[in-house]
Amino acid sequence: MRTEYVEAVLELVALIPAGTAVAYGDVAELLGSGGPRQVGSVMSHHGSSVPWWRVLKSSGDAPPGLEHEALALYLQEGTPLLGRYDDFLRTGEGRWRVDLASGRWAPTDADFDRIDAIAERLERESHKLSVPDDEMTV
DNA sequence: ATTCTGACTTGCT
DNA sequence: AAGCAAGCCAGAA
Repeated sequence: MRTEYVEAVLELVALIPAGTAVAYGDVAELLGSGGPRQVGSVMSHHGSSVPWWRVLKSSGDAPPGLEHEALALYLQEGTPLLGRYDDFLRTGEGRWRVDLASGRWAPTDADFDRIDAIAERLERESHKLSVPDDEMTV
């Protein structure tokens, strides 16, 4: 279903510039909500409408099953890669991954403004949920 | 309420 | 560098 969380994730992913990428966990952190698995879940079900290849495992590995397609896009966008992706292209063998150390998206101040806006909206919406009792003891 | 299941992470061989 | 075990977070059954 299309919850506020899903919307927030998709909006955020849409901000990631070509040639860069972030890990699922990064998205969750920027969003200030959920964890890597939540983001992964959202991408798996609703990712097709956004640049999904710019979100991947913290290791730099492309999402399972989409390696080939992702690689084509990385080469096309000039995303920094590691390993023998040339072998992968020819034989389908060979390990490679995105070099997140150098290719990780570094949001600009303007980006952070947008990110914060998204995070805040999400915060307000999910605010409707009840807070656990043990969290309220001062 | 409990158990299962992931486009996840991290730490330890 | 690669595989594995645990930890983690939420939604679904």
